Amino acid sequence: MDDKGPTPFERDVVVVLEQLRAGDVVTYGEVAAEAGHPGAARAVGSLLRRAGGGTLPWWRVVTSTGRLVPGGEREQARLLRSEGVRVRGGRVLG
DNA sequence: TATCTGACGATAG
DNA sequence: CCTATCGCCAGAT
Repeated sequence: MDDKGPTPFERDVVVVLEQLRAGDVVTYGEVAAEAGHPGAARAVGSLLRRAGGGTLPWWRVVTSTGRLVPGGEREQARLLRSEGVRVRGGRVLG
């Protein structure tokens, strides 16, 4: 019973994601930097994979090239479009 | 403590 | 536009 719950890293990332509003789209690298962990883009992805599908707006996070989540492109595209974001070919049009 | 893994990112071909 | 590689970070075993 020594579980400390969310790790410091997770807390920092969650804070950033909670600030995102409908229609907003950010990259993994941006989230990492904003959370105070520059260069940890990959760690952000791992985190969203583990605890993103719960209460976090994982669909508003894409790769640096606008690529959607591998394997969840359909779902992510559907959610983004519902927020007014234009998606094309598994990519976010910006 | 060591090693492996992966919703990434930048660069080269 | 594509795939292949290397580098980086945090988590898991």
